[in-house]
Amino acid sequence: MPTISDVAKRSGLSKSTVSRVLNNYPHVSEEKKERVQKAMAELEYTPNPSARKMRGALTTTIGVVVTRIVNPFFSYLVNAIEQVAYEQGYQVVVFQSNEDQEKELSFLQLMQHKQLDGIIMASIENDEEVIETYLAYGPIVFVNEYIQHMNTVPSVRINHIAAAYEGVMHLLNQGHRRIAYCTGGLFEQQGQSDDRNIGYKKALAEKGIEVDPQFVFVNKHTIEDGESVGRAIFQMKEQPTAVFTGSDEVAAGVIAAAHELNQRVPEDLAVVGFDDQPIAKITYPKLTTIKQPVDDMGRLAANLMIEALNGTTPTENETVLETKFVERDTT
Amino acid sequence: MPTISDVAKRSGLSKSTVSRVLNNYPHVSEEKKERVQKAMAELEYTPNPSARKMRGALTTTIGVVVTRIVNPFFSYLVNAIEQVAYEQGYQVVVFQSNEDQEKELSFLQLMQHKQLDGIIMASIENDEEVIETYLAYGPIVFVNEYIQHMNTVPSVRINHIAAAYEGVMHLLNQGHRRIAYCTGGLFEQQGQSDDRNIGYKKALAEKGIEVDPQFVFVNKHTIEDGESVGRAIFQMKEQPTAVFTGSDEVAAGVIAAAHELNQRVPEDLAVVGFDDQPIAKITYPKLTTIKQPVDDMGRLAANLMIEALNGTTPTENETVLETKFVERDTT
DNA sequence: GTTAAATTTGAAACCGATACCAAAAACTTA
DNA sequence: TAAGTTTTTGGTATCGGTTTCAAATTTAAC
Repeated sequence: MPTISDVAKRSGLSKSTVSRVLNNYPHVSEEKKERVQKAMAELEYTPNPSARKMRGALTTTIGVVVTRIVNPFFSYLVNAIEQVAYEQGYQVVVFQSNEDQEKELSFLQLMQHKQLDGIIMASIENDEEVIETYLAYGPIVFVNEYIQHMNTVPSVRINHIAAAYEGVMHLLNQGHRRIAYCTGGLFEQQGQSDDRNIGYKKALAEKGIEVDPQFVFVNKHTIEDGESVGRAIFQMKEQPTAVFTGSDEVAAGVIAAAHELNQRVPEDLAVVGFDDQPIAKITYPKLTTIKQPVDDMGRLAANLMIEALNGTTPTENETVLETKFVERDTT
Repeated sequence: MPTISDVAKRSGLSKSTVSRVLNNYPHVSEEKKERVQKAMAELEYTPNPSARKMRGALTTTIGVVVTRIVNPFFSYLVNAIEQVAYEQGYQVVVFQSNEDQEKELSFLQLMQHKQLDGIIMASIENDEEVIETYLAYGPIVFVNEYIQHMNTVPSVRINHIAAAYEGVMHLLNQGHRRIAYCTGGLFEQQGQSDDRNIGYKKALAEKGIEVDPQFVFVNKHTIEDGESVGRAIFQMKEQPTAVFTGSDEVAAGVIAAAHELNQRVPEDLAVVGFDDQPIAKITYPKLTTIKQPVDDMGRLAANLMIEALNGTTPTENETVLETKFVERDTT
């Protein structure tokens, strides 16, 4: 690999001059500039990023942390972030935390040594205090998840409480009284899923209905999870007549279980999904769900990050995007 | 950020000794070792990766190139690779090429300056000669895709010809004679999809059937693509009675289009998918498809890469894994 | 009790870039 | 034409590690 010294030698100039050409500094005569460029071309020279980072240069690399990339919500989110970043000359590297605190921490640490200029967190495993520590090394942006009352980190999210409330209220208004509930997280806990839990509870409460713990399924993420939830529901003596799920995947699994057990959707069980991913249009019947503006979320988060990297103070500290209830055929 | 010099100062020793402790070199007395470790802990010291790379150290980072991460086949593949790599102490960074040659090239270049130890390519946009150039900078492993007769790069793949042949032959044996065909690539071209094309043509040829260009759909990837293919098929005067698709996504889209147009699957149109992703179990009817051992592919590719990085000559240069025809309800 | 060998330690060079500073060259102005 | 600016260029220190080499110390061997 040729180095800057090789280019200097070949062009008969000094490293300093080559560096100036490389970084488009003023005060380089047109003649020498061309000589340098010629030498660089001939040697197929490319600057060594590690050496640059040593001098504190930006890496133009943004990290994105998600729990699992196989979750379509995250892969679409990453895709949107990547699009914007690429346009602005930034690289994106994706990290899967697998919900592991340690792993997440090791990603945050990459900022310390400028391997990453900034980090967009689409999932949060560590505490507020821990994350705050790393703000010293570069900007952090929350997307999808957030930490309540933490206003040192800009966030892009939806109103999970309202979204869940709307979904459950729709079912209630249709006359359902026994409504099961699936979440990717826990039922009694802080954070995102907590917000959806609140929406669920609030809707039920307004109709004077108590939460039946038997109807609550926690830590459900995948199609398989949804199938097992469906099977569990259909073998209860007193079955729920509807289920509000945490994702389209889980919902699709529930529907598949219904087919298997010869149960009708929505007659025997109404189903509401979450996300409005492409999959929502290929279940049969088509899935009623809550549309998250995943592309907008990704784009906004990326823009917030790039603004922060450019030293602009963020326009908005907390952006809450609208969800949309999409009624199809499962309710 | 504390540096190695800070640790040296605090422990009253030299940088060299600290470096030796850091890298587990022999010939460091137990006493000094402890002093260094104590100082490192107190300062919360972490070594600067850029500085290390400058001296040619490995980065323990593996790059994976895919076309689009939102394609579940790729996200599952990446997931499997990541698992193995993480166990072995390697980081994985994922790149989306979006089928852009330039972009792919810029990833390959990262190896030149040891930003990446090696690259696993799950998609290939550049020519053999170009890729060969980068072998000088680190190992490359092909997975899923490959380049024929290129034995300088180990590859993990399936037999696309046989897989497509088996799927199409299944339809032929059921009596279908007008069989449509979807591919993610082109119909007349080199590479992966070309292999599937060969299998399709071969099966038809054996039954003495000519390819009807009208029945061939190219560059189809998504559920939406599948829906449009379905709509196109159902409005033909002389419709195909079956369709062999390039992915479960496309197949699911075709099935969705059938529902929309009140056509029955498989009675009016039989459908065969490819991949056997989770989505194959939630279409209605459940999708007949060809199972790719995506986890095995990812794991094997990762292991090949790690072997190569450890200097071991690869056990196998070309690993061809078995696919499995999974008959469900759409045929 | 020497001498040889092995272990332990530190000083200094080095990796490849950037940044500061001073010297040289070119250009203004009086 | 001399003095003062401005532009252009190169030398050298620096970032934070690793590596080489030699010196100092300890251990082993005779």
